[in-house]
Amino acid sequence: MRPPTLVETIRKNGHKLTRLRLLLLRYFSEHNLPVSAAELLQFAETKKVLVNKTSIYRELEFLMSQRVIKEVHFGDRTSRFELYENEDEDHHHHLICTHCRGIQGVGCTDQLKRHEQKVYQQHQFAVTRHLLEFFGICRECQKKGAKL
Amino acid sequence: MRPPTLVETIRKNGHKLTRLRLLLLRYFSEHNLPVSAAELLQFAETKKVLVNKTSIYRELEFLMSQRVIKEVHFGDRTSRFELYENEDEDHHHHLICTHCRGIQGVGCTDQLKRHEQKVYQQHQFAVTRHLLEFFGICRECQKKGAKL
DNA sequence: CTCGGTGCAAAGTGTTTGCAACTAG
DNA sequence: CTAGTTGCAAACACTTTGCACCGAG
Repeated sequence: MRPPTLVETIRKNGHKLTRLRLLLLRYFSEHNLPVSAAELLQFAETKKVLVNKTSIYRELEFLMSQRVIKEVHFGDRTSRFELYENEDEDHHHHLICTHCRGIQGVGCTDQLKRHEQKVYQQHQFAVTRHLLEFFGICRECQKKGAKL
Repeated sequence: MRPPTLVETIRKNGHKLTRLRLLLLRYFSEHNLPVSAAELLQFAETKKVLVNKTSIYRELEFLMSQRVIKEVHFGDRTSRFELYENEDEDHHHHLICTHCRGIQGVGCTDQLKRHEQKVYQQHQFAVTRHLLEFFGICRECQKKGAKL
């Protein structure tokens, strides 16, 4: 009972496998970290695949509709996208280095889930989703002497 | 030893008190919740104060430089601003109702601070700042039968 | 052949900049 | 008077839309 591959997921729903779609699927299966549309456009260039930015945006929207990827925001008014994982099983956040702009994932803590329950008890506010990202200096940049 | 008023803070640094500045100071002292530039523009209109959006943006930037307000992000590529409070003493997050768009503040938990320490221990990533916002349905909307 | 996918140009949204005119102190 | 403020138009960055053409199945 292995889970269906990305390609199977697309095929199953009667969609075509075009060069752009294959390129993005390839990108996302190789890099499991948030990318922006601009970065994908660059990636396409390096792979000598001609694409219009409009198509990138449309493809990202499509992959989101198929639950292949999801959108994440780091508060800089640029949308980023990464592989979608079952919300409950692999919900995670990011460590964003403000020095080298590198990004790494970190799991969601039980503490945060407990906090959401407290929010409900105290405010009767039913949390459906949260946005949590950490900014700071990564290990490598600290070694290189980056200041806080 | 009461803290200086907003007006005193501005005056002290040799800046002028213009109608726009007074309008925004008034807005922020009356509403301690995040506002967008567009909402402030609307507010100015209702108060019959003529202003250009450019001035709003510039004034917001000015108030940030004076540490009167700070910027917050809710992941919708719009910047919002709210009164600045000493980071350590009154750091808080928001409960954003996805139904009525209402916003309320909630304090930052010790749990989150502990989590940041754990991040450092596990990844040697030095967190300087975090972004945490909760989305869901507020008490009122739940009473009115809004579905999750 | 057909419908889903694509390119291009243009529009849209939120924000920033350059510059001349204005005004609080 | 004069540095700090403002308005206006235009530029910007990122994203979306309309429409005609294209190509995977």
